[in-house]
Amino acid sequence: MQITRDAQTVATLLIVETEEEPRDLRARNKQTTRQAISTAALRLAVEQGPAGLKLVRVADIASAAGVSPRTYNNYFSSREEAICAVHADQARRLGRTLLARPAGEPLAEAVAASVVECFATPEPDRVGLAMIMSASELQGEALKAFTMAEEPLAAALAERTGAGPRDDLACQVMAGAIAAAVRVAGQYWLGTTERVAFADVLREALRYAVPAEHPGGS
Amino acid sequence: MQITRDAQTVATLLIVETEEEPRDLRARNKQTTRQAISTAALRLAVEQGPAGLKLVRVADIASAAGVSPRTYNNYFSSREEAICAVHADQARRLGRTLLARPAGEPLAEAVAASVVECFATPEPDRVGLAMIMSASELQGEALKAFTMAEEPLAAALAERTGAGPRDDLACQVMAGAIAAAVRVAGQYWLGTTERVAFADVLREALRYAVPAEHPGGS
DNA sequence: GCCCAAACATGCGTGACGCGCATATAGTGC
DNA sequence: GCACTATATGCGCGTCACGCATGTTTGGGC
Repeated sequence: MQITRDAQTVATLLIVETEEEPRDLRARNKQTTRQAISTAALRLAVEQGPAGLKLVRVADIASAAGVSPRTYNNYFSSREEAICAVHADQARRLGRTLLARPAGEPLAEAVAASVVECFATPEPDRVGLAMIMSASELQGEALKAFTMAEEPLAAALAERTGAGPRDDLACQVMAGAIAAAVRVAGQYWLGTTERVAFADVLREALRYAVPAEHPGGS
Repeated sequence: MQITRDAQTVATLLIVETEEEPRDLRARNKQTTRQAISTAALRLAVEQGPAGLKLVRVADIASAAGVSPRTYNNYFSSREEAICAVHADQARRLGRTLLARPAGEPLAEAVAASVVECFATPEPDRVGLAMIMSASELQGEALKAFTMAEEPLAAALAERTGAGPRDDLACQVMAGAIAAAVRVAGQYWLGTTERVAFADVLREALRYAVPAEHPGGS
């Protein structure tokens, strides 16, 4: 094996991706420290502002989270990943949330409700969001976070619409469009000075992303 | 000034972003070395495959491009950026290409033609594309590359549809949806074993991303 | 054709980071 | 309780991004 990615990191990612509410005490602790690290990273980043992002040292994040720098690196392999982890986890929930909507609900309505539930409940922190979406060093990781929503979302869309395997492409494109709408809505909302509810911007943006007819019915 | 980003790098980025065909010999040379570095980076990455990406050292890229490692760093601040630069430049052209389409053409047709012209002419290299889109280390930068198309694309959409400033959100969402469609089409095309033309996959994907009615007309 | 200022390429040094390896410790199944 | 496994941490190495200083090329005014 030439490139052996850190075994502990891999294990962490696998668990986080598959399980949501671990019964195991070990896994619970891991999720706790993971959240501690990511929230500490985000907090420190916000304190420094987008300009001084590079002043946030790994050692600072680790000590703020109460772990050793090496442990920090067992969970995240870059500052950017740690800072954006919160939003990545948020995005990952979208597919599941959509599946939990009542079955009879129209697709556009269900999607809008799920998105609002995942991203606008509660109203996101303007400063934190601005940090993540404006700092150029974080752009890549932020986009990865939004993109993580797409795969489960596409699966959920396929399930809901009863789309056959030949509609895979359609579902994936729609999932991508929805994720893009959420992202654009975020930027738009950050640019507004008036006190608009993020949920309203989201619904408006989604109007342009979700067609009236679903993949299975056209 | 606390964080002084490398002045030379900034100058490079500005020129590249604003000018497309520099008349100045200096700028021409810069673009040449820039392309030399990025193509060398992509070539070496392809040679090693997605697994051995980290074996591609900066020194290798620099020597393959015939420049010093320090010069490499004047143009790109990470391997990933260098590897994805080709596709980023490609994506940046999309807005301009759309504006060059005949004025009478229906929107969906014009968009499809522009996308095909930018991304499927000539048929992209399967291996190179697979490298960029599958290697997890490159995901962030690859997403940034696709996202770069959105801003000029949204402007071009607004111009073409005669959308007013109140339709900004709609145009941005549509641009995001188009970019997502291109990305998804790329993944889909890479997964196909049959020899399907990438252009066909693109057109199919765009059918789900571009609504029949444009923002200004709904 | 010549000279000068600006732009550019390169060398060197520094601070930080990612991560493999080894070890101490805490949680788990029997 | 005990053996076992997963996790936290310390240490060290190789690599990288980038500021600074310097040599080299380019373009323009005369």
